[in-house]
Amino acid sequence: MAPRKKRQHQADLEETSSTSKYFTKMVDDKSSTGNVSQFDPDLRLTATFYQKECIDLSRGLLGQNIIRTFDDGSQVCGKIVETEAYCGIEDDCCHSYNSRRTERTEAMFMSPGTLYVYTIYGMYSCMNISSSGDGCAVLIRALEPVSGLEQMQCARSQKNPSKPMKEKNLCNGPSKLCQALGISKETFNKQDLTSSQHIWLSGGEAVAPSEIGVSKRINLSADKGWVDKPLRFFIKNNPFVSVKSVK
DNA sequence: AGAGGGATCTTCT
DNA sequence: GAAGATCCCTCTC
Repeated sequence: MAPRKKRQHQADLEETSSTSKYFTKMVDDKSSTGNVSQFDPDLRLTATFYQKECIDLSRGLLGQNIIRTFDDGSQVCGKIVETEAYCGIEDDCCHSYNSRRTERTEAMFMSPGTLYVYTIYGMYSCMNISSSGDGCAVLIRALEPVSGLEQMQCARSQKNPSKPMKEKNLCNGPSKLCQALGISKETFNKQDLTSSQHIWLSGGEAVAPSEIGVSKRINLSADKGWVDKPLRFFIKNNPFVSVKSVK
């Protein structure tokens, strides 16, 4: 690796420590308990303390940059523009619902900042960040490409290299962004976002509450109790969000 | 823009 | 044996 690149890498790592305070704080608060009633009128739900932490993380991650560094030293970067909160053992849309703790869901019960990456529909990956609370995690649903766009193009167009993907479509979906960033269950499940040398958060811009849109989550079974809860968060008017209007 | 179907296979019942 | 936190292509409006 060239010296210049190395310095940049270390600078980014130092920035990581500022964003990892989310996760450190959560670990410190592990002993806290209690319910939070109507913590946010807009959300129209009553959350436990840990569910609130998960929602706060979902909102706080908006605007943060994800840096992905490959073994050859190359980097790609994307800004988080859409997330969903999965609120653990009481959330019947969550994989850890009813304390379902299996090999697959184990990462959701690990310390805040742990990545939960799983395979869906046999051919795609989804990436979550574990939050405080039993089985709570945040699904990363969309990124705005920031740098390394050619490399993302390459990763996203492998099946059809002759047809370059539009920039808007590189990372506007949970599995698209995993493809663009080269993230799979095999390589990243249970990895620690706050200490990994291959993926970390780098200081982005905080998003003002007035700029955060809220809706129900995407593509959940209609017969579940939590299906309509307002647990999806996105940057308003950002063209890289995956779904424009939710029914 | 939105609807519908096929691809594809791990996880859990 | 069926479901599933998806994507992409095609068809229609």
